[in-house]
Amino acid sequence: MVFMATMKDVAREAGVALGSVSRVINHAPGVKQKTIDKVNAAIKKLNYVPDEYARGLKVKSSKTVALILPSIWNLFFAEFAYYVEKYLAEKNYKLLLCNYSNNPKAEQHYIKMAKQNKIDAIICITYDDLDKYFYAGIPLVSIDRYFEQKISYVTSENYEGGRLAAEELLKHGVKHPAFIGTYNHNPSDVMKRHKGFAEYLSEQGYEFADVYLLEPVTKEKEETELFKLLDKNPEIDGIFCNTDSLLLDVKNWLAQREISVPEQIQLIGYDGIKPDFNSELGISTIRQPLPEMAKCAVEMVIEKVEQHRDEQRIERFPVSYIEGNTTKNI
Amino acid sequence: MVFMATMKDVAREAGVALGSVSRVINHAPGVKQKTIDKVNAAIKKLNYVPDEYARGLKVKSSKTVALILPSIWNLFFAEFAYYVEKYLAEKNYKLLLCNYSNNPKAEQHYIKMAKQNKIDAIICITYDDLDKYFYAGIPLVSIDRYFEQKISYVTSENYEGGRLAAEELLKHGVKHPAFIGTYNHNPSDVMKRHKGFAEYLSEQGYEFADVYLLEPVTKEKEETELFKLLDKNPEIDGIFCNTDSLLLDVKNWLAQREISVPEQIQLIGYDGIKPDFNSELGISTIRQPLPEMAKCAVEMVIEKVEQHRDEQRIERFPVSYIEGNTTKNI
DNA sequence: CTGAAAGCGCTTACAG
DNA sequence: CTGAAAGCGCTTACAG
Repeated sequence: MVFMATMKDVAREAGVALGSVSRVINHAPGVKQKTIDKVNAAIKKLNYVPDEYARGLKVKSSKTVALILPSIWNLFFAEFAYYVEKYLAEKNYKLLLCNYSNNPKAEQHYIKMAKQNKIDAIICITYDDLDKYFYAGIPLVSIDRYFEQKISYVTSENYEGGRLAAEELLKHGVKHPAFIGTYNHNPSDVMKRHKGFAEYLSEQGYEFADVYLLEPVTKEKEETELFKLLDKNPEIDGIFCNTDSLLLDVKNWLAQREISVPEQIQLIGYDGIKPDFNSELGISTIRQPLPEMAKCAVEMVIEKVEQHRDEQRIERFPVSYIEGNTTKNI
Repeated sequence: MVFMATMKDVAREAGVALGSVSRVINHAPGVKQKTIDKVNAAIKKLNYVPDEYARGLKVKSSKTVALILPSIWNLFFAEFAYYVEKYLAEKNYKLLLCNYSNNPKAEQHYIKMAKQNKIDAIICITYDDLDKYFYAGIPLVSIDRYFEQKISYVTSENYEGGRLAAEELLKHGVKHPAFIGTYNHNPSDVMKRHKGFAEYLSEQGYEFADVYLLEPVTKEKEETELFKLLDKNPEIDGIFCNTDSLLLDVKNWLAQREISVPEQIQLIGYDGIKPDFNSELGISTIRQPLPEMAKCAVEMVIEKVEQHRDEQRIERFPVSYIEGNTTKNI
């Protein structure tokens, strides 16, 4: 490692005391301009960078937030993480990445890690119990979750999204709609997709076939259940998939049985995942405004950290329908 | 924040000196078993977790590696990052995520951040100049890169992969192959895909149409060039795309012009991206063994950190062809 | 407005 | 084998 100047070196070079250097670095009020200039000159000359670990030890903060999610290997989470890192960086925070599903005893592990590393806050997407993080006293913002406890979260208009999916399916000529998706033991805002879908159809006088499975569930199970449903209801001509990931799987399963999409069965997903900034997967889906949601999550969490606000805050973002090639042209 | 016991509390509780607590925590040799037991009991009782920042200040290490890449929002990078985090966690290292393309003056920024935060090492995927990281004295492992300097990297058998793509295209009945892709100013191992592709075809007595563009390049440019090529060579019936991301775009562009894949034009990509553990995108591609590559990168980088090895090491992993629906059944 | 000093929670020679 | 002590590089009352 190369020589690294310390604050002491800067103080000596500038001919001032240690405290003054610290004050100019932290933009403390009431420092003479001349002192500021001397210190800044010395900093430049010595190529000084403050040591975050020494600072962290003193002020008990690390300027980092942990992003805890099932797996970064997922386009929805990856896009979200991309924007979270972006907005955190703008606020001078760092992002520690934690893949939840990597870790056998994850909760334990990450709580310990958070304490150990002075993690300032957590942004987290998980459908397990989060009480422990909460009780550990670390500010936390969740995605999509609905809690008994007063945890803040950001989510999309899941109910409206469900309705929209139903509406679009009908608009595209579907006569026998179906739903496929999973849900968790803990109540989650995501469940409203199902509710909105069901209610819209019922209002329009439609019935629908339903595969709604409790997690944890394997892909094999999902596939089996889907085909059971299809065998029982061969007239099905449109399916709303809970998430785009699931839509991708459903599309593959149907292809294996040589059922063509969208000719025989039309598909609408939820999330609006994209492989890149301006690339498209080409699927029909209900898009969540991920950049805005990430920005909001970052703002909420930083507000909690810096202003010690701990009321529950819930932000819900509007969704929109994106036409792709898994529905028919109309 | 909840009360947090310090090492001093543990020492008092256990009735030993501070140093002894430190020794048992760090598994220093030559501590009496009885002392170990007393200390461990106190740790348990007080629910003590060591403070990484105090430790880091002392030993000048943070047990974290920065992963620097263009953007986590990309299935190839996301899968890679997933495994990197996994293997780092197993070795008790943490992952700081840095999206390169977020940041205007990224190099500057991340070097400063690395120094500031005692980053132990960097794993990095970038096609810009890395000299600066290197000169900053921080151990670094790169992906895919070929450097003048002695930087270690892991990559796949790009040359063989290029040959394999050509071979598979011909095997699937393609008579008029083409290539599309981009390259960077700095030499990179990735360029061998093009070379392997070209050489195999030439050996087999084939010509091929070529769109090989120097980065930075926009998607619009890629699309325009592709259609220029197709207009000039309407007989093209198979294209090797440099990366799977590009294949996805090409597929969309062809669809817009109502050129059917694989009936009119067959497509083979490179990378083997998947949306999830056991999901598939269904494209035909040359798969890189990402989990193994990530594991190797982690091992290389930790070896550099812990054993202060700084020789250049290059690891090259074999690739395989995956049959999808962008090539014809044979 | 700025010095001098204490202290954050660890690790690690140095004695013994 | 283990105490006592110095010190890592900062921040922040406290004087002046």
